[in-house]
Amino acid sequence: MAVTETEDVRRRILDVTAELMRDHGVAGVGQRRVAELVGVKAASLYHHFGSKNEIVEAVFRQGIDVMETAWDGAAARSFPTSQARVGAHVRAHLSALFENGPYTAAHLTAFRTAPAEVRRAVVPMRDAYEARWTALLAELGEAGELVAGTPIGLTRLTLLGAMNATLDWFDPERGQLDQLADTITRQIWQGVAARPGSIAPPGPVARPTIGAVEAAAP
Amino acid sequence: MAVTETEDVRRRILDVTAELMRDHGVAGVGQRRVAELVGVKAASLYHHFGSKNEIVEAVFRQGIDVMETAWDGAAARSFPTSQARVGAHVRAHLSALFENGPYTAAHLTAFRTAPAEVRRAVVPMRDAYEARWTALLAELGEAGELVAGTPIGLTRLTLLGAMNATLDWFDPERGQLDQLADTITRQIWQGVAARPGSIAPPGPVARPTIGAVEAAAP
DNA sequence: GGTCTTGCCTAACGAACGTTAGTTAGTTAG
DNA sequence: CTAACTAACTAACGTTCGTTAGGCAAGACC
Repeated sequence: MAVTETEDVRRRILDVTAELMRDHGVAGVGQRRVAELVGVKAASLYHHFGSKNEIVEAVFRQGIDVMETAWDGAAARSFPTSQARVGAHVRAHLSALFENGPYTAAHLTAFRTAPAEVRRAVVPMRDAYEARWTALLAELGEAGELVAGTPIGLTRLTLLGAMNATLDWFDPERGQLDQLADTITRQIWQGVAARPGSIAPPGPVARPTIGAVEAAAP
Repeated sequence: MAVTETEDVRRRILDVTAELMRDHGVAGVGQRRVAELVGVKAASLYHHFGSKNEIVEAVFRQGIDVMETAWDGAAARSFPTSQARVGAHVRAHLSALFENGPYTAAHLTAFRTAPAEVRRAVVPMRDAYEARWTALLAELGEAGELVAGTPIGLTRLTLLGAMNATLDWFDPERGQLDQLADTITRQIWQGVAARPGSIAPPGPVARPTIGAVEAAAP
């Protein structure tokens, strides 16, 4: 019980910090504010962590952990087509963004606002996750499944950019992540341009919006 | 001369604030820091602006202005194909991000960290810029140039997401924006998947990277 | 039963925060 | 020549920042 409650306070410190980071950036997070939301005094945070930067770094690391766990879930399955395989990883990434706490969202939106020292410590973990995408795309490229002429790195950056942008407008309360993942995958995989003789994709016509747009990014 | 110098200080306050916002979020911008970089004392900022929020809002507005000006430059031209037309607007958007000061970059990265009051005041301008993309895509859709079944809004969000993500990795010192715009446009327009009988796109094979990746986003 | 450890507390430190008041030097207008 | 205005200044307000020192109650261990 005692140990459980201790772990609980520590976890709630991270939860609250991640949420505030996601909405206000690292500098917008105050220790007194965090403590108040956790239900504790500000000085008590230093019983669990050595400094604010340590908390921030822990949030970033957990954000990566969530993404890697989601990735592993998709990688364990097998798929009839490469598009389905990529789609599963897109769905997993979106799951990390919206279905497993604020950590991944906090990482992606607040990383640039963190002190250089914290960023430097976290970069290797970011690179490792990024490398998973690069490896997947390289494998598809070598199998002749990708259009030639574009470096893998740019394909990865475009795909991740399109996915991460959903943080600015997708409302997980109202939206359907499966459908969103399918749409993004199809847009990147097949493109948005009509082709001679092309027909509408199978399945019901998509609804006007997949998730309410709260404040869409230009 | 006197008037020019006054305008200059005001403009430099915005320049410096935009740069700090882009790198540290709104809460990470201190008035004393801004004043120091401008070469003035903190209290003097209040001769030019009524409050910090007023400066922040001015930066956001200018970020939109830069985007709209860039858009107008592309809209004034005519194009042989729809892809070229979209590509010109992509190039214009990237120009706003990298070639016209830190305002657009500051807007896109720091908007979510701003006080709700400031955000509320700026949203209409964001919507107006967004509506230009919506109108362009709707026109293409009505002309049968877009694949059916995906709402225009999602196409816009994916495209803008891919473009705005470049802020996290593209280095304008080393990169070639024309080539980057072409690649992003082609990826979204035609997709990244190889197609039966498809061939590599015309022109020289793209170099391994278009801009050095400083800290690529997962 | 006494000692140690854990988990929180109160109190306070110096620094930085946004902002205001009041002043001064230089320019412009009548 | 004087009055008004401009654009900066110094000094300070009260608040919040991250952080540290030291105390106190409760359970664990010998």
